[in-house]
Amino acid sequence: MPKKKNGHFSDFLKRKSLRVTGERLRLFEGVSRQRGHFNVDGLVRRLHEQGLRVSRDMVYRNLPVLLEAGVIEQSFKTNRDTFYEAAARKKHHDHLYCRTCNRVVEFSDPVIEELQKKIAERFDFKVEFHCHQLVGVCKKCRK
Amino acid sequence: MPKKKNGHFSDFLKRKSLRVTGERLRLFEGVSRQRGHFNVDGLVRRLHEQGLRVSRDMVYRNLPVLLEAGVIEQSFKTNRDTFYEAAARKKHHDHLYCRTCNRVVEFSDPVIEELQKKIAERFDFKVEFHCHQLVGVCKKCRK
DNA sequence: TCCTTATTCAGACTGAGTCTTAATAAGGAA
DNA sequence: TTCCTTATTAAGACTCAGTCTGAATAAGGA
Ligand SMILES: [Mn+2]
Ligand SMILES: [Mn+2]
Ligand SMILES: [Zn+2]
Ligand SMILES: [Zn+2]
Repeated sequence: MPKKKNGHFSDFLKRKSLRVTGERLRLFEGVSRQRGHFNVDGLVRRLHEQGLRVSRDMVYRNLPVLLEAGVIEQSFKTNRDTFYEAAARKKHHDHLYCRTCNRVVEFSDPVIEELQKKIAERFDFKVEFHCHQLVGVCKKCRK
Repeated sequence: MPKKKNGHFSDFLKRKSLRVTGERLRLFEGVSRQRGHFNVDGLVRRLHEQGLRVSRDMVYRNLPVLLEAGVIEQSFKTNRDTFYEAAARKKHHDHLYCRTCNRVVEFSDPVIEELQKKIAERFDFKVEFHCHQLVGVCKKCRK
């Protein structure tokens, strides 16, 4: 029998003395499938459409778990929402956010990432995640 | 008669064809006085304590104006609130945020700022502000 | 001084995120 | 396997940051 895709997540839960529930495994699989950026309500809607029964509250309660397990990453925040994305699909990156059309452009810069690490070390700060977003108006919207 | 402190702000409003109202000038002066980080409700409360009558809604409506005029900067976001600070008092910087004790540490890195500019240029993106925060647990809270 | 219209105020509204409570089920002990 | 403890779940109420509406006010040009 091949190792299940949720094996790592299951192990993570056990290591943290969290219960390995069917709900959590289903959520893990549902979330891992998602492409692109999503907020919680959007995620719940998509999962329902895909025939997966999860409650809004259950997702909120398990966000810290998914984040710490590295299943999802926080992407960016608008005035209203926090957006996430599945982490397995692509490597870490940050965001340019157009406040006019709400479109998002991704960038990644290893030098910035390295400098961030140094800063955290200098202040003896254990960074769990960072949010680096440049907000403004994109090329198209300035025309 | 000496030039008023609000001269620059007043000019800014005229340049933008926005009306120079007593409310706006009072808000400008009230905000400029503030030290440290504040969210909107906290700001309104502080201003009321200082005898300045401003409505919550009026502050929200004028946030974009104060931001664009460079009177305030967005500092960081928590799950609930957006925090700002008066920009005149100190030069631009970014933040480390401890999610345990809610304390904030400031850092600034000219190399990162420069790299950000390059990234924005590469995508032909007009950046109005950026939010760069490292979230985690501070030294004290890990003891 | 008058008129147009941006701005203000009060208060209602929206919805992301949290909390409460009772029902359920994971997982350890026997 | 069976039982027991307790973490987890679902439903839905709740909080409050941020937005919107409509009537009253005042900036500023004619
Ligand atoms: Mn992304
Ligand atoms: Mn600061
Ligand atoms: Zn755009
Ligand atoms: Zn701390």
